[in-house]
Amino acid sequence: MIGIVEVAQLAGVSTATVSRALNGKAHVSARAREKVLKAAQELGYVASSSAYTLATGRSKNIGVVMPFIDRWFFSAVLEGIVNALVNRGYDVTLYNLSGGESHRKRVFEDLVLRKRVDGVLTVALKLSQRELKNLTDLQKPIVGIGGPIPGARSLTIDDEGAGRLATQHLISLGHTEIGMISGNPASEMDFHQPYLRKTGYHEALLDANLDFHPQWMAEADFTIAGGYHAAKQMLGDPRSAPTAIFCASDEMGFGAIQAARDLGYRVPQDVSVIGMDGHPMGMFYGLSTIDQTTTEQGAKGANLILDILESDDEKQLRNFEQLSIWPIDLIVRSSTARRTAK
Amino acid sequence: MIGIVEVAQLAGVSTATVSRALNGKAHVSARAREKVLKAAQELGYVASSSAYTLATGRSKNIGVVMPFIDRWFFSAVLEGIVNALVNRGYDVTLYNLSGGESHRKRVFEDLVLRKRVDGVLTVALKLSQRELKNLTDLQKPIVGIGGPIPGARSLTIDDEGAGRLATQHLISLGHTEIGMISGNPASEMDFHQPYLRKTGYHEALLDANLDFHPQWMAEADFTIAGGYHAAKQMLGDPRSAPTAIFCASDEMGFGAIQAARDLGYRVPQDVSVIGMDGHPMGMFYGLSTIDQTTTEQGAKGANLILDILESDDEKQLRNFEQLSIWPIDLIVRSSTARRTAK
DNA sequence: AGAAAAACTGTAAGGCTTTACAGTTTTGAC
DNA sequence: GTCAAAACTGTAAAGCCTTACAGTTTTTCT
Repeated sequence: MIGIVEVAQLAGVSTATVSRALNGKAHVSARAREKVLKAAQELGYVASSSAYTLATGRSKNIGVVMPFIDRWFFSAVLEGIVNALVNRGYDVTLYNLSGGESHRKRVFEDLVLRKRVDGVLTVALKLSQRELKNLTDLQKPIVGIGGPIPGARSLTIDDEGAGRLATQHLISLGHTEIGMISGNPASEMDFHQPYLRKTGYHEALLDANLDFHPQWMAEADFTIAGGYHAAKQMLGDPRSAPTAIFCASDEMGFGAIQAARDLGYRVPQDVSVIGMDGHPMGMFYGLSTIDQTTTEQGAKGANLILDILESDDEKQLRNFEQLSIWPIDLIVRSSTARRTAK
Repeated sequence: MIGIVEVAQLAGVSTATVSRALNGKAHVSARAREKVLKAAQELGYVASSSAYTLATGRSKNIGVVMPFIDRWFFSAVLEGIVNALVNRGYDVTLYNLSGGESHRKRVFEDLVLRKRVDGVLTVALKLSQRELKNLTDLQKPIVGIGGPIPGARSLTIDDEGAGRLATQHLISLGHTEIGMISGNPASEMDFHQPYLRKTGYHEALLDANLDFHPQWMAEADFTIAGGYHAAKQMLGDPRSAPTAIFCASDEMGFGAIQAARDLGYRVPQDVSVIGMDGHPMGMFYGLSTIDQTTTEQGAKGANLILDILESDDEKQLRNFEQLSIWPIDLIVRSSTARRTAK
C-alpha cells in the first residue's frame, strides 16, 4: 500500500508539501511541486478519499435521490447530473425510492446521514416534514429538481404555465372539447407536478370560457400503458369524446395516440394529442409536446449545488429558499392540428 | 457534532463497546447493547462513513460503470442494481462514460482508484487492456453484467444463443428471407453483444441451409430511429426485401415495425419483426422478443459481487474468471407470424 | 466453595490525510 | 552586507472510527 509518506520520501519533501502540491495550494515552490508531481505519477499515488474526507469534512460526493430510475424522465435527468458532477470532480451516490416505505425511511435516516455526501439533489420528489428535517439538519445544501423543496433551492419548470400553454395551443387550433390525462394521485409523495399541470389546464379552459366535462379528465400512470387505457376510455364514449387531449407526459401521449388509432380515429385529423417532456421518441412519432430539455435541466441542477458548495459564504447560502424557473418550449409536430367539423 | 464518545458517555460504556454493539458484533452483553442502542437512538448517532472506511478499509460502496444511463436497458439494469445494493446496506456510486475519451480515462484512472469502492460492476462494457489492469490492480472484485470481462466474473446472457433462438423462431414460421438489424460498430469499446447476436443469426441461417443476402444485414444505433432507418432501407428495395427481421434490441424493433407500416407492409402478415431485451413497451406494441429480464439481471449481478465481498475467502475468489449465464425467454407476441406467399 | 473457562469490557494504537503553527530559507530594499 | 518581509517547508495534532490485546467479571464445573 503506497500512501502520502512514500511519495514524500521519493520526492524528498515532507508529507505536508506533498499534500499542498497535489491539492494545488499556494506556498509550494515550483521545484518542490514538480518533484512531488513526478513522484506521485511514478508511484501511481492517489489520495485515499476516506482519509481526505475525514481530514477535511468534505466528501466530493453528491447524493441524488429519485423515486424511479428506469423511467425516461428520471434517467435523462440523471444522465445530465452525473456528467456535470463528474466534470467538476464530484462523484454521485444514487438512492432510489421505489423499494417501499421502509426502504425510503432507511435512505433518509441512515444512508444520507453518514456524512457521506456534501449535498443532496432530489428529483421530482415531495418530501415529508420529517424527511425534510432530516435533510436540513445535515446543514448541507439541498437542491430540488423538477419540484420545489420548501426551505431550499429548487430548479423546476413552471408546471402550471406548461399545462396552460399546452392547453392554449389546442384552444388556438379551434378545439373546444379538450381532455386531459394527468398523473395518478396514488404516488402523492413522489410528484407534485401532476396537480400543477392540471391546474394550468383548468385555468386555460376558464380563461377561454370553455366548458369542462368530468369525463375529459383522467388519471393514469405516467406510462404508455397508462395513457393508452385512459385515452381509450375517454375517446371510446361517443357521447363525450373530446377532439383533443393534453397528456401530462410524452409516454402517456404515445399511448393516447395508439389508443386513438385503435379506435379508428386519425391523428391529428380526428383527434389532436399533445404531450409533455421532450422524450426523444416524440420526434419519431410526431408528437407535439412541451419540451423541458431534461438532461440539461439535470446538469443545471448539479451545477447549482456545486456553485453553492464552492462559494465562499456557503453557510449563508445553505438554507436559503430560492426558486429558479427552467424554461420550456412548445414544440409543434404532426399530432396536433386545427379542429375539423365532427 | 456528536460522535462515538458522546454515545459512549451517555450509555456509560466505552467507545469499543459502542462500536461492537452498533455493528452487531459478538462479546457484548445484552444489557450493554441495549443501553448503547438507546443512547445512539436518542442522540441520532450514525457512524461517520469516512472514519469507518479509514479504520476498516471497507467503504460499503460499489462503483457502477456504464456507457449510457438514459437508454432503457441501462436504466433498467441500474434500477435492479441500486435496489439490491441498498437492500444489503451498500451505496452505489455511478460513473458513466458518455463524456468522451478523456472523461473515460479519468473515471478509470482517478475516481475508481481512490479506495472509494469495495468493488466494481460494469454494464455492457468492453474494457481496454489498460483499463482492465487498472481495475484488477485494485485487488477488488469486479463483476461484468451483460458482457464478459476477461479475468473476472461475469453475468451475461448467451447472446449468440439468443440470436440463434430469435432467428430460429422466424425460420420455424416458414421464413427464408430473414434480415437482421445489428449494432453499430462505431461504439466498439462499449458493447460486444452486437457481434455475438449477429453470429447467432448467421449460424441459424447456416444450420437451416438458408441463403444470406448482404442487403439483409444492417448496422444501426440501438434506438428507435436507428431501427426505423435501417428497416426502411432494407424493406424499401423490392428486389431484396426480406419477409422477417430480427432486431438486436426492442427499440430497434419498434422502429422497424413503424418503418414497415410506413412502407405499406402489414405486421405481421407481410413482415415479421422480432426484437430483443424485454422492453416494457414491447407488450404494448405486440413485439415478439427475447426477454432477458433486465432489472433482475442487474440485481443478480449486484448480489453476486456482494457475495464475493462478504465471503470468508474473499481473496481466493477475487481474481477468478467465471462466466454465469443468465437465462432468456422467447416471448411470442403479435409481430411475428407464419410466412404468407408474397 | 474454588478454580478454570468463558464472556465481557476498556485502553490505546492504527488507519491516512490535511493544516495550523512554528521554524527555515529566500528575496529585496536600503 | 543587513534586516525585515515574504515565501516556503516541516512537525505534529486532529479528524472519528475499529479492533487487538490485556484486564475484569461472570459462569460453569467439580
